[in-house]
Amino acid sequence: MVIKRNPDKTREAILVAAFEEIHAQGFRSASIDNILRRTGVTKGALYHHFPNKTALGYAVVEDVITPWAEQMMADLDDESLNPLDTLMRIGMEQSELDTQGSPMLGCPVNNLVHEMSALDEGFRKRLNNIIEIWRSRIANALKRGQERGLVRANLNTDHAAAFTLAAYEGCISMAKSSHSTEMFKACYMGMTDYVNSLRTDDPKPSTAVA
Amino acid sequence: MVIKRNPDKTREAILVAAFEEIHAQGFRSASIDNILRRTGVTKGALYHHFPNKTALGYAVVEDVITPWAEQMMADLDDESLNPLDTLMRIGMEQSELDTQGSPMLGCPVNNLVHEMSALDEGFRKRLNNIIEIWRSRIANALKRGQERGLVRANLNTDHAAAFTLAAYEGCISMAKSSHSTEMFKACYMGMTDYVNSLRTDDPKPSTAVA
DNA sequence: AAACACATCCATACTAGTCGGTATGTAGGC
DNA sequence: GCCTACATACCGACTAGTATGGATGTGTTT
Repeated sequence: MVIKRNPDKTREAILVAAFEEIHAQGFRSASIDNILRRTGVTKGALYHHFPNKTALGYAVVEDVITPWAEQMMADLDDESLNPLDTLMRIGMEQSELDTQGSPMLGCPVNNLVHEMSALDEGFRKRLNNIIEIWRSRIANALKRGQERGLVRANLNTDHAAAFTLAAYEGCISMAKSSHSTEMFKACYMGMTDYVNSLRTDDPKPSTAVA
Repeated sequence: MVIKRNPDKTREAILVAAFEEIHAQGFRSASIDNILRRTGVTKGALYHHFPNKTALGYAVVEDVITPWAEQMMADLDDESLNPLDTLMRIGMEQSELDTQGSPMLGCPVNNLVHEMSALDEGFRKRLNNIIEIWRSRIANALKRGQERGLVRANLNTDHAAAFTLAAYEGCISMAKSSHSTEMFKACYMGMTDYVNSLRTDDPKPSTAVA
């Protein structure tokens, strides 16, 4: 017996396809008809679940991108690791994940920020919420790193967290423009220097993981 | 005698209006009809000067954005200044320039990179050309700073230049998402720490290198 | 347990408006 | 005279969104 109706699954399928379309094309250039083609869902179904395109875009940010963004920084809460090492590893993993797809699509959050933040408050707030999650997660990790003697005591962790996040997004932008990992690597080497400059002078290797 | 024809002026007016429209809306959402409305030029005139929208976009990058981008970094060649000071000043000036307009539109280069680099090689190459101009200008300034004993001798200037540029673009992205100068200031404080860590006479002994 | 009411879920066909682009005509300037 | 520099009117394609109808699932009543 074929399950003919499954509204949750339908909604989920629309959200995933919409995310992919938006990630590839941007929000305004994302085509509803394309999303329908990707899913096989009809227009009636889509407009049953979402009142309009903007609401769909908001839902993508809230229900797809935000969970992904939160999960991305999860390892920063692992107290057995040096947060500075974790920070570098997260950046590296994400960039590798991104370059696996043939066209370098970049960070979905930053892409939408550039396209929509100046045009639509609803997008701006939702995206800024993600940025703030990231920033505070990093800031907390740095602060705990200070308490554990891993991070320079005289560092302003709030400033450093904001800057680190900005720098990371910037590195991805550079990779997008150069269309090669080479530029990203150069940026990332510079970033490594920076992150290393946040370490205490004589770090105790007690936290090293075998 | 009224000059009824002035093709150069017409072309220039189209380019300026197109730049503004693209800066505000992005390239694909930029409307030809809007550009015509801004200028009073008719569609026949526009398509006389430019074969299609893409060519117009390329011309905007080449004839409007590139000269602006080159002029922006001009002070880095001034040998009477400390390149690290100049670097910070350029960033500050540009951000103030940007925040004067009510909506924070961000860097036109980075905006277009995010929108078009993954979709159109013609845009990507032209934009990457600008990025490369910036990057090499910064790298050269850092190298000359090393020769003058102003910049840490053991610094890889290529990596640092790429990273500095990335970080700066990232700071603007953060400002766009937060819609306030506050976040930008936090980022910029972090950036100041970083740039200062490149100096030889480091006031913070903790960043001294072994 | 059967039948009915009713809201949910989805499908199809259509619309008004905007898009980039073109065909054609015409007026200015050397 | 003739090419350049425009102006006007128009076109097909595509856009988000809607109107309408039907199928399905569920709760209620008898």
